[in-house]
Amino acid sequence: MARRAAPAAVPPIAPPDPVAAADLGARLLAWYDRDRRDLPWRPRPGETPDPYAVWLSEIMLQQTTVAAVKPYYARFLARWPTVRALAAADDDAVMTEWAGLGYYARARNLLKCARVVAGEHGGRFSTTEEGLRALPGVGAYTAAAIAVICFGRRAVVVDGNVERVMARLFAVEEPMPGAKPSLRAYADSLTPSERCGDYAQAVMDLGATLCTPRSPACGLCPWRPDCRGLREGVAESLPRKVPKAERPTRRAVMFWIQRKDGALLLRQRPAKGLLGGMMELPSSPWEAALMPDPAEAVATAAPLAFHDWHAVPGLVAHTFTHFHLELSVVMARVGANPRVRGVWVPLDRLDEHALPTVMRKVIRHALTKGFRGADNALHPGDRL
DNA sequence: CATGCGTGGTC
DNA sequence: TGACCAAGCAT
Repeated sequence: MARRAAPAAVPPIAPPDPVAAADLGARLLAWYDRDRRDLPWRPRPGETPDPYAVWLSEIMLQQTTVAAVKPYYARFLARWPTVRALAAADDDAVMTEWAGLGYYARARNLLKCARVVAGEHGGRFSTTEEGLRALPGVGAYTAAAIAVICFGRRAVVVDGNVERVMARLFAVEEPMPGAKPSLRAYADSLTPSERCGDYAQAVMDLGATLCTPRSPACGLCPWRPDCRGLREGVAESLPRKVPKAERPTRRAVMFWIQRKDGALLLRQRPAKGLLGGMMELPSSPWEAALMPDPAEAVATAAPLAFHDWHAVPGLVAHTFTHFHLELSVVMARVGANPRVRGVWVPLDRLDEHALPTVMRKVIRHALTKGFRGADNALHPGDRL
C-alpha cells in the first residue's frame, strides 16, 4: 500500500459542485439508514435527542473509543440523569466515577460546564454553536456536534474521522496538521442543510467503521466511485502525519504505606496537570533518569521516615501520551496514628476513591507481589 | 500554535 | 510486542 513519492505540487482538487455534493450526501445517508449503528446516546429515528445525554457522550468520546465509553456513559446517566443532578454532584464523586477513562481534565470541565448550564442558563444548553462553544470543555467539534445533532442547525462537524475521510476522498497529500483548513473546507462543501444531524453522524460512522485508519473497507464504501485517494492508490496512507517524537521514560519509587489497621496512605494530586485532582500513592519525583536507588528515594522523598521498608520485586510499567513510566514499589507498615498529609483508606474501600489506572496497576502489583517477611528487607544500596 | 493530556484495543 | 491510534480541548 505504501506509495511514498508524493506527486510534485499537485494542486488541490476543487470541492464538488452542489449537485455532486448532494449526490454524495444522498448516498451516504442511504448507507447510514441501512447500516445505522445502535449506540446508547443515539436517538432512534424520530426521537428527539436529549442535549444533556448528547453532550455527556460527546465529552466522553473525545479521543476515546466507543467501547471504552459505553459503561461509563451508562453509569453517569443512571447516577446523574439530568444536568441539574450532575451540577449538584460532589467533585470527588464525579472524579471517582470517571476514574479509568483518562484525560481527567474532561471530568473537571464536565462538572464546571454542568454548573454553568444549571446555574446560569436555567438548566438548558444553548442551541447555537457559538453559545455551546463558550462552555468549559466544549471546543469546535463538540459545539458543532451538539448544535447539529440536537438542534438541527447546519454545522460543519470535523473530528478525526471526518478529516481522514476528506483526506482520502480528495487525496489531500499535505501532512497534518497543516491540512486541517483544507479538510474543513472540503467537509463544509459536502455538509447539507437537510438531515444535517444524520449526515454528521453518518460521515463520522463512515470513518469509524469503513474508512478506518488501517485496512479500510473500501469495497463497502458508498463513496468508493468518487474516492480520489482510492483511485490513486494512496487512500490507506492518508492523512499523512509527521512522525511523533520518541517518548522518554520516566522512573520513580512508589511508597506503599500501610497503617496498623491496614489502611493505605493516599494523597490527592494537584488540581491541574497530569492526573489532575486524582488520588495517588506518594512517590519520589517522576524523572527521566535511571530508577532511583530505593533507599535514597526513601530518605529524600518518603512522607515518613523509618527503617522497615520492603522492596516489592519487579516493576510497574505504564505509558502516558507523552512518556513511559516505570515504577518500583517499596512497602512499610507504620504505627496507629502517624502524622502525615493524606488520607488513610481501607483496602476494601479503594473503589470509593478516584484512582487512575496507573495507580490501580501499582496497587495490584503490591498486593500480588509484595512480600511481608524479612526476606526482602531493604538495605542501603539495594537495587530493585 | 505546539504541546500536554490517559487508556485500552489492534496488528 | 511495541507502536500506533480514538467522536479534542486548553493553554
